[in-house]
Amino acid sequence: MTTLDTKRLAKIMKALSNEHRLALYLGIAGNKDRDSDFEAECSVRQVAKAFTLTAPTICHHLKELVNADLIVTEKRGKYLVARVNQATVVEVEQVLVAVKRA
Amino acid sequence: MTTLDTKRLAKIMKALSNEHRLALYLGIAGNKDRDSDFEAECSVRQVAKAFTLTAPTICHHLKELVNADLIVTEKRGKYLVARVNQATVVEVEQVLVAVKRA
DNA sequence: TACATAGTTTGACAATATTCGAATTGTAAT
DNA sequence: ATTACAATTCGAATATTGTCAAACTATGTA
Repeated sequence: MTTLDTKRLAKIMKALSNEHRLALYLGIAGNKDRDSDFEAECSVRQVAKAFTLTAPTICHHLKELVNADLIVTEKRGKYLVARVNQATVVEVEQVLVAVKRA
Repeated sequence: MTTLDTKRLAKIMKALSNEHRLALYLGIAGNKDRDSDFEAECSVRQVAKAFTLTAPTICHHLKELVNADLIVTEKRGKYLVARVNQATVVEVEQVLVAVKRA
């Protein structure tokens, strides 16, 4: 339970600070009562279309989410599968609990 | 319990995406087992010194935290008092819980 | 093998963010 | 009223980010 240091937490927050990237993340998390609702397993190109962005842009955003340990990706055949890294979610939650207690 | 929409959540994340601003926020939250430890009630100039930044910069960062509803500030005499807006913390926490459930 | 399609890298450009110094405003005390 | 000090606004310099088009690599299939 190494306490998330400020630098790493900032990195996580930065990864979620862009509206498109946040929607992407929430979509991967399968949060259905939200605007973006695509499956976790889908093509980068389809996602790009849904966001009115290009494939390279989505690719770049995905990499930033991976880089912040927010998601993990895996190549399944031609396509890409992404899923949320639960461990990071828990870590962030712990910080919020600490803030609440203060 | 209006569900935090993506745009607003992104704004909150952006406010916390800068390392200095995040440390500032955590400092205001009084999170003591962290690197930054100044009192919630203190002068902008003192904080600036602690961060090796200038007063205008801190002022700007504080405004962004206020703008994202993360803190509220109040002028007490010459000085400024800041404290965390607990309501926002709870809102963000709810999102994380939703992500965890997914 | 060659083709089609999915994803990625590269290079460029516009838009934003961070930061500062200088000038300004607010507040309290002399 | 003048001084002293705190905060804020303004304008500019620099750094970072978001985005795309073009070129490239990977994978499955005819």
